[in-house]
Amino acid sequence: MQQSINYRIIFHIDMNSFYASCEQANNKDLIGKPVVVAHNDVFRKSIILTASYEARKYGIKTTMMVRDAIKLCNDLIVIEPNFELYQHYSQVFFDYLRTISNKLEVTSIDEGYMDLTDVCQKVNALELANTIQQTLLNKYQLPCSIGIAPNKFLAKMASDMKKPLGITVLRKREIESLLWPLPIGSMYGVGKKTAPRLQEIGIHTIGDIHGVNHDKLREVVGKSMLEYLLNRSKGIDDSEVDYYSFDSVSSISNSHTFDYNLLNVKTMKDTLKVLNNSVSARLTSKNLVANTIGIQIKYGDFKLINRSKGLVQPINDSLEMWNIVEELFDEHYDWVSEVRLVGVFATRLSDESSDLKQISIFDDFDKLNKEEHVSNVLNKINEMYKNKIINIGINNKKGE
DNA sequence: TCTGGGGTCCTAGGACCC
DNA sequence: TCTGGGGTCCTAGGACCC
Repeated sequence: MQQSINYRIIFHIDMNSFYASCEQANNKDLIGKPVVVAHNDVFRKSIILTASYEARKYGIKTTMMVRDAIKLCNDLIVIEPNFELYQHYSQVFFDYLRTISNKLEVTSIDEGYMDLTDVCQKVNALELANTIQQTLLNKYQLPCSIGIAPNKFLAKMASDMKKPLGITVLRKREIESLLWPLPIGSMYGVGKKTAPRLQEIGIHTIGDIHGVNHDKLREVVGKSMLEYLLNRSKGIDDSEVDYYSFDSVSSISNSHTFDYNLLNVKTMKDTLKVLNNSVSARLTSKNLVANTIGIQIKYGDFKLINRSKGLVQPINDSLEMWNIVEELFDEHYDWVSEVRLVGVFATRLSDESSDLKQISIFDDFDKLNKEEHVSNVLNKINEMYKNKIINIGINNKKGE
């Protein structure tokens, strides 16, 4: 869209081993020690959510099983996750960043982009990055890595280059020397499935993308991924730092993996009910209603199915939601296979107040003549605008 | 390395409408 | 009336990210 941008200065700020750092910040006795955050579950082989850098020195990584990690490090400290604590520190972190600039896009609990083009007219970018990093470390005991580049993709790649406590500048002219030698799997957007397929056609590094026939590449990854790979590998990314993105959620879900694979339908349904109540409560607390309600079932063989139902009237009430969840389960569970996980999700979310008003437009239709009706509708639309309701669909049953 | 939980975005196919 | 093509909406599944 924005072709006129000459250059921008984008920071990507990424907290280092965030959950473990929060635990260390919260309890000084843990500083300098090998700490991992994981559900300490005796029955199921629990996996590590985050490992401190001290733990990583032993070869311990995220998603490794706790059992295996303890074999690598006898003194390993395993801490039960405390998401409220992480949310708290996340807030502290982003509140601090907003004192630098409000052009902040929060992309997850522990990372975000900032467009600091304006700020860096007065301050040197590298010095600013240094200040941010030192402040977060000294004031809050939170280490981070920062990438500085002319766009989001390069900033993200840059912040990954040096961890922990790195500051990396990636300029356009350094793309060939710094970006191209990296393995293709380390490219943001290329994951476990795509990387091997690219390697099969001779793409092992990001730079290799250009040596390969584009038609062949399109066959392997499809049209839009082809475009993505070609652009990003050349360092092209015009997407803007979207500082409203975190206000809008597009789905809410909760799922649970059982200690053992189950055949007991009552347990499955009891669990679904708990998850359903949680999703309902989260919707309600955000004043959101869902236009689609769905369930997930993961079978013992890891086959995952999603089944959902679109609604005429959006809801967030737990009882109404439960009726749909149970109906979907009864209809789609195969009734013979073991189940590993069940989940409930709500998508196509909208604002509660806007939906209450949307249905009221044609209420008085029969009682009014055409002129009255038109003025009635206009008044209601006006009212909606005043209430900042932006998604308006106008349709009567005949499509008039 | 026998594999959690919360999200986002993209695509393919079917239904439906004109 | 047995037959085209395009657009849009919905559902299911897949890939990716932290």
